[in-house]
This record gives sequence, C-alpha cells and structure tokens, in this order.
Amino acid sequence: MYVTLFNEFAPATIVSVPSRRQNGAAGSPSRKSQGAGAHLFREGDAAASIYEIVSGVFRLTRVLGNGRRQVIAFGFPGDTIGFPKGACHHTDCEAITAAEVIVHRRNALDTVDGDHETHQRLLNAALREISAMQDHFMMLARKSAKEKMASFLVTLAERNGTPIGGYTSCSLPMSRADIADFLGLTVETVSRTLTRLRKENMIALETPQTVLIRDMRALISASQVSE
Amino acid sequence: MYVTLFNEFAPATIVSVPSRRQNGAAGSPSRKSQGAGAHLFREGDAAASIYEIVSGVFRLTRVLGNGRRQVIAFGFPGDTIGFPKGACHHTDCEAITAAEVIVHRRNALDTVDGDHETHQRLLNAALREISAMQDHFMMLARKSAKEKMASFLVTLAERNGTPIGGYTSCSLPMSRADIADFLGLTVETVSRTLTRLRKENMIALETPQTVLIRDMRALISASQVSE
DNA sequence: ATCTGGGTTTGATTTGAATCAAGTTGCAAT
DNA sequence: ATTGCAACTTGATTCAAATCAAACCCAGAT
Repeated sequence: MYVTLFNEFAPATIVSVPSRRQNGAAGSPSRKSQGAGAHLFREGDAAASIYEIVSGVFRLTRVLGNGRRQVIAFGFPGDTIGFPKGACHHTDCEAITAAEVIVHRRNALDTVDGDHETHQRLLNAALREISAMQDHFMMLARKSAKEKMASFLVTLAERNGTPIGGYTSCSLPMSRADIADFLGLTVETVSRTLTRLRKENMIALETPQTVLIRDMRALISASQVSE
Repeated sequence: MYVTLFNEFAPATIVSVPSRRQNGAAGSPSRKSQGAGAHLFREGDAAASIYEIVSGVFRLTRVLGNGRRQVIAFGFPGDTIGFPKGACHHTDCEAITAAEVIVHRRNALDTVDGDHETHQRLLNAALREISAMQDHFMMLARKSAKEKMASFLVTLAERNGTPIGGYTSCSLPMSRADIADFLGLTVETVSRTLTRLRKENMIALETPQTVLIRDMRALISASQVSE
C-alpha cells in the first residue's frame, strides 16, 4: 500500500467515463430517476451498482466522527459514480437536484470475461480520476481562499456554464456549506470571498445560486497560485 | 469529466499493486537500480514504463509555476509508480534513497489482449489508490498541523517501522521540506510540530532522521481529527 | 399577513500557521 | 583542523482564515 495518511476506510468516488456508451455484452443497464435530496447510496451500503449520470448533480461526501465533513466531489452529467474500493461504498452520495442515472451492474467490472472494452474504459477513467485528484491536492494544500473560489467557479463554468452575451452564466446548485466542505473552507469564508470577487468585478451574483462571470480572464488569473 | 479545480496537466501517480507478481504473457519485466537522488522519470517524459518498487523510497512531486511544490506521494517497496494519464508522465519521480525497481512495459496495460489479470490488478490498484487519495484529501483540508504530523508518523510506522523493545523505531528518509510539501505545511511548522510531539512524550528523535514512537496510542489519538 | 427557520451575508475578534529572522548542527570538501 | 554549506531548529511577528455573533433574506407554514 502506498503512503496514505489516514486510517479509515476508503470511500467510493467519481470517475469520469467517455460519454459514448455501448449496451454490449455485460449487463443490461437500466435508468433510474432520483429526486433532489435523495441518496443514491450511503457509506456502508453494499456496492451493487455503478451509476452514470444522465442529468442532475450529485454530491459525494465523507463524514468524520466529530461531524467534520469533506465533500469529495460533485458529479455532473457524464460522470460515473459509485466505484467502490472493496465490496461496499465508502461515501454518501446524494442528489442535490432532481437527477437521472443509468445503472450498471457492479460485477460487470469484476468479470474480465464479459466486456474488455468496459475494463479499458474504467481503467482509463480511473487514471483520469487520479490525475484530477492530484490537481485537487495541490489546490487544497497550496491555494488561498480566493484562488480556491476562483478555481471552483472557472471549473464550474467550463462544465456547466451557459454563454449570455459576452459573459458566462453559471448556476450553483450546491449550498455554500457544500462548497466550503469541498474547498476546505468555512461557509463564512466562501461567502466573503464571493463578495470580494464581486467587488472586484470579476463576477456578479444574480441570485445567491447564480453567478455571472463578467471577467473570465481575471477569474482564471485569480485561480492560479499567485506569485 | 468530473469537477476538478485545476486546469493544468494531470500527473502520474503511485498505485499499489498486490506484491505477488506473475511473469506471464505480456512483457518481460527487468530490474533497474537507482542511486539516491536520481530521477526515475520527470514531468513531461514519455511514459514508456511502469515501475514496481523493490527497495528504496521514491518521491513523486509536481511543481507550480512560482516554485510552490506539492509532494503527491512517497513510494515504498511494494508500490507501483509511473501510471500516466495520457502518453507522458506528469510528475517528477526521484529516488530519495538508493533503490531498485522492476520495470514493466507501459503498453502491457493498454492491450487488453495480452493479460487479463494485469488489467484486473491495475483496475483494483487504481481504485485503491483513489480511496487513499480521498483520505489524503480530508487530511489536507481538515486536519491541523499536529494531526497531519501524527497521521504521517503513524502511517510511516505502519509501513516502515521496526519494533524496538515495546516501541517502534522509524526512519524518515525524506527531508523536512518533503514532509512539509506532502502535508501542505512549511518546514518550520513541521519542525515545531515534531518538537511539540517530542515534548508531549509521544515520540523521541534519535537523530533528525529517526523517530522513536514512544506512545503509539497517544499518537494515533492525536492523528484523529480532534473533537 | 405574519411567523418561522434555513441559508446567506456581514462584522468583530481570535488563532494557528506562515513568514521573517537568527541560530545550531553536522557533514563534506579543502 | 577549518571552512562552507545545507538541513534543521527556535524565536518574534504578521496575516489569512476560523470562530463567535448578529443580522438579513426569502420561501413555506400557520
């Protein structure tokens, strides 16, 4: 095992998979709808399925004894979630908007016999996921609140944004608490930092849940680790 | 793609693989020795091989523009390193002690045809790796300097420690700067925190590179996120 | 129409770790 | 032996974000 600094059980995670799907050999994927606030799975559940997000946004979290919480990732359409380490899930996964997923049988991944291409896809997805997580490391460890917030907005805009005039509008389906727990900050700091970005004219908040990015260049530059 | 908060290229990483090896179908793994301080690969190198550590300790790092550095992981015997995202490595990998590795051809992983079991092993290793990284997230984001340092020592002791009397002795092959960049701290804080743990009688420093863990229970308890 | 409560924002203060600044130690080269 | 240097430790000060505390806003229930 590699040097990890934490002795608790390992969580499931989000893994992106190329969106093209083949309804091939192994398993017959079915669809499932999910209301906002409903859990797709919980920490400790047997990991029977793997889910590909069709619509909606999910939140993956782990909770520490004392209530401190870490949001591991947000899952958007195209992402695949529910990868377990062993036999069961080690994160909670909750839909934060109404959502729809494609359900794959979990053991389709175990049996090599079934579907070579699925294996290849998963392996690649896992490698991509690992890369993404390494980037996230650097952010958690080395970025200031402003840099974190700007990075978050830039990424969200890339995934989720809709162009409006020359600007980009972007909804924030998750709460400030979710953002804070994702970035390793407090709600207060998230709020203050948004206010700061607003006062610096990089963004505007149309509603608390809708950001308008007014100066993407400035925002991207703010997201880089400052010299 | 999943929500990552960083726009730079993705790094290679450490993935643990069960230590049993089969010299089967795909590829003929060869051995390679490595002096302390020598690079196994660098960021940007074409990823031609994957390495299984036989002896020694490696350090995987990424560097940011301004010189800020993140140590992604330390690789110990039994770990497998050099997994790329795409065609090339995105981390630097340096031996911090004299080391020996088994070299596997990289493309043995691409071809499904060759070796089913290798695929399975890699997939599992990647899933395990992802779990470990999620734990590391929580540490970087949510732990205090003392908790981080204690976690680090506990993990190191589990991997690397040798029992001495009732205690555990453990060498720190990496520099304070490496530890700092792994934990998201500064050298000064690492040093101060070690001093603190020493004064609280949890550890003793036989030399700056050798810790004696005098009270493992206390250390483990200090490594948990405090209530 | 008013109450209620969760989510959000803003303000005042505290605090843990970073930064700035000397020392100290020990090894390696002269 | 002496110098030089890099790694480590310790101390003083600063600073960014956490914490403590209070409003604010708005949707849904009464």
